Amino acid sequence: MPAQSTHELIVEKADALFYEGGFDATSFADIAAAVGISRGNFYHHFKTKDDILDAVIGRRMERTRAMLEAWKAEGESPRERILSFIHMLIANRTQIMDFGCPVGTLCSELTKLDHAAQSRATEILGLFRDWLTEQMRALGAPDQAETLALHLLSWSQGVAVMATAFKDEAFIRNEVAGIERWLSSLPNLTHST
Amino acid sequence: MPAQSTHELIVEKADALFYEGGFDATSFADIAAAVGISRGNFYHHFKTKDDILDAVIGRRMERTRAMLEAWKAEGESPRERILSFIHMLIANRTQIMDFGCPVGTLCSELTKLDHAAQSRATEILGLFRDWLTEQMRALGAPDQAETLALHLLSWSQGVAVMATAFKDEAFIRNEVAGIERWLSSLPNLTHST
DNA sequence: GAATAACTAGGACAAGTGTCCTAGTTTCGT
DNA sequence: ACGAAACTAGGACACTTGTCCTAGTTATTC
Repeated sequence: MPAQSTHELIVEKADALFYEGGFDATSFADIAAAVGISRGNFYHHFKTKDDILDAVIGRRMERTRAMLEAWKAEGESPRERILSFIHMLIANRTQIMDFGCPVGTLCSELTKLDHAAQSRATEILGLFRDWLTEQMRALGAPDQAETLALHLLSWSQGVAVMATAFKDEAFIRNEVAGIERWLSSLPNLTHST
Repeated sequence: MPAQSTHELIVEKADALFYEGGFDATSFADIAAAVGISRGNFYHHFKTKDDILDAVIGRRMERTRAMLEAWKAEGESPRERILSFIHMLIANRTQIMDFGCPVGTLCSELTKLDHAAQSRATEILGLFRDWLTEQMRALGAPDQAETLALHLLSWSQGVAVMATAFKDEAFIRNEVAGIERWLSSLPNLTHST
């Protein structure tokens, strides 16, 4: 692995800081301190703060795409692949209880700030939606696939918000168990109605 | 109705601005402009910005309590009362698509800011949780009442986040219909297992 | 009606913001 | 080895931030 470029390091540190403290509340000074460079030097790498946000969103999209691809390779069946998505809530439970879902909270913040990048941030959620739709379709529910995908995505967003508010790990585990039961019952639901 | 005091007017305007633009991004100048008073005059009414936040949270708690009480008086059965909660998503759909859930987004923001008032904001969610728990208990599910209440609250939070991100009114209506079906199926679930 | 309190506008204050410039230093292609 | 490009630190810039002071005005109380 080659030495990380300053450019990449800035995006990486900004990514973490935006997640932990929010985009608006994170200043150039914060990022510069985290990277270990001078504040003025920033201009050479990024003209504006929005450029950093763009880069961070791009990084998140790329990593999300890679993660979804990996789940495709690992999971034997669509059901197992969907379980990989669900288990993110368990694997990242500590961070979720501290800072919420990285994607959901960013979308919410950018919406309130009326920021132009809001649509790009939503595209990350769109990646999950489309991937889950694909898996649902493979599961044998072609007509309701997107509806089911949006429902599952919504479910996980709700769990993240509640977990952040109440700092309740048992709640996360309980809801994840509920999602798993729901997933198991899906074929039945497909046949009914 | 007596003329609204300046104090109350400040809290009211700050409440709306915090909801629409977020707490951190809303400045004293913004609130002063909305109220129509000078910026410096603020100090006489509120010593710090955190004091305004405290007042706003207090106002929201009071109004939430009143709303929940009203739903108790209006709804004949616990099921109808829970439906009042659910239909908030429909009634406030426009604002939710623009700014999300007032409570959920505030909790998320204050958590990221590591703000001392985060626990007080969570108390508002706690009001909903306790009220829903009470209704669930009355519905005939005493042992799982709080679990069901948290699940419903989580569900609505997820819908709010997704609706904000995708600006999709059809999704809201679809999920609300799903919640209604879930609510109808509840007694059966109580008897099983 | 005088004294006290409540309220107001305007501005000062230091600190922090995003942005941008200048002047050096290092690295790299040739 | 040399010129160009990449990179760096430090600081200036205009502006906004939350906070606080002063000096007036209005309202209330006895």
